[in-house]
Amino acid sequence: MSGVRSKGDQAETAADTGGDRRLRADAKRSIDALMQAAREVFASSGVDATVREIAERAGVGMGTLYRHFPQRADLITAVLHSEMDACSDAAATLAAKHPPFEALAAWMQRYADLVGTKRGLAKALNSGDPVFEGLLTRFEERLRPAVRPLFAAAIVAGEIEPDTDADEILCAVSSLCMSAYDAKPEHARRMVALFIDGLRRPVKGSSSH
Amino acid sequence: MSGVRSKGDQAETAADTGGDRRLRADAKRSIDALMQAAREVFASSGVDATVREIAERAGVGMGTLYRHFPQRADLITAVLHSEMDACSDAAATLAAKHPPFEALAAWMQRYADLVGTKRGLAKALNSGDPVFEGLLTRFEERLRPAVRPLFAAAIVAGEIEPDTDADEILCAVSSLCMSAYDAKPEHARRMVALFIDGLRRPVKGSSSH
DNA sequence: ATTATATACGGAGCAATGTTCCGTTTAACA
DNA sequence: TGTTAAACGGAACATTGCTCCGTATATAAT
Repeated sequence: MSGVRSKGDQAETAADTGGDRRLRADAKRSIDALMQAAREVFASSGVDATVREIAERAGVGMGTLYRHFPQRADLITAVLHSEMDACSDAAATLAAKHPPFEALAAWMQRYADLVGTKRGLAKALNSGDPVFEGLLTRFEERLRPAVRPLFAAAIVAGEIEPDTDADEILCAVSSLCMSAYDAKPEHARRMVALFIDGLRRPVKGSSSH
Repeated sequence: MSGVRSKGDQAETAADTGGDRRLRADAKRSIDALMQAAREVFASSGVDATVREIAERAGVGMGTLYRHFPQRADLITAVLHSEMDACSDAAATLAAKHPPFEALAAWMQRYADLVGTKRGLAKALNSGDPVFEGLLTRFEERLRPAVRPLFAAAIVAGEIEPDTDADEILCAVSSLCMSAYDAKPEHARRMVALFIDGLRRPVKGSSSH
């Protein structure tokens, strides 16, 4: 009955500080290794993977793991946050490298992958543990602003219908993956591609077909 | 990694046999004690209660517990089934003892209690464990037929609107309790009472205000 | 009533897992 | 180079679901 665990405690939770708060070099190395290992292990074995497996894969001891992530759940949220950030950042990168529609389509695939992965995690997230509260909300809040420009650009370029609702698409894609990604990632990706392609509008002048 | 656990296995799961399959007297006593204890413990400590706590409260050893309920989950489902049955049976009992509308209202309170309790359990149920699959469906399938007569009687007696949709009401009441019951059972019960009372139609002849 | 035996009981013990403790190592800085 | 606070590793602890097996007993045939 260790019931008395207040929401935030104080124990740092490593990766949330931004990562550069006067960390000793070896500490940073450990944290990076742990998060990478966790990402991989969660992806392959699901969220029920044991802390030992993660520590071993990261090549660190239990003490090190718990020094940076006082609770198992902290590792999970840290990984999620990091993947959310990566996915958000990808929007800008893709927008810079590709034509509007291609950027949008590519980002949607990335989003699909994220949701698919997250779904693997989500099971444990929804387990009622208050540690995870607000994660999903933040999930949406962080991503939504990141995509908007992609849609805007595609609309301005006249490549998709002007009244396309970004939120609606996001929602559709995520629910598309939610159910299907686990069993057949390939299938899910194809569905998403198909779906996104359906948004496309023939650029003026070139009559396809 | 005992991953290979097929759906039904064969291990009896005690209470599902109806309870009278040539059980030795002490066995029946143990099963009853265990289910009662589980009911109480789940109600007070939630579904995360340990098997030890249940065994102790029931006054039996671990071996006995596992003899009748090969898995922890079996105890949970057994308790749920039993409570579903009790709630269903209550419909007929109440119908026999009270005027149509009162019977309906009383049963709804009972249903509210069940859902409230079940919600405490539901958290674990939704944890993805396939052992629990179909429990919720059976939940609805068992209850729905039980209520229908209550509504029918109340309609025939002219005490509620004839076009009242039983399923809709059931659904409304359960969602009413889902969210509120945990924190304030009293509040939930009052809400349900209010809601059900809203169905009432003045009996012909007596103009109430 | 006695006895035989299939059935049930109890609880110590096992294995897995999250978490803590503490002696040892090392990066950082004077 | 020496000092020291920070970080490391991993054995050990606590909890939990579950198993094993020696003991007790309800049941029924004699």
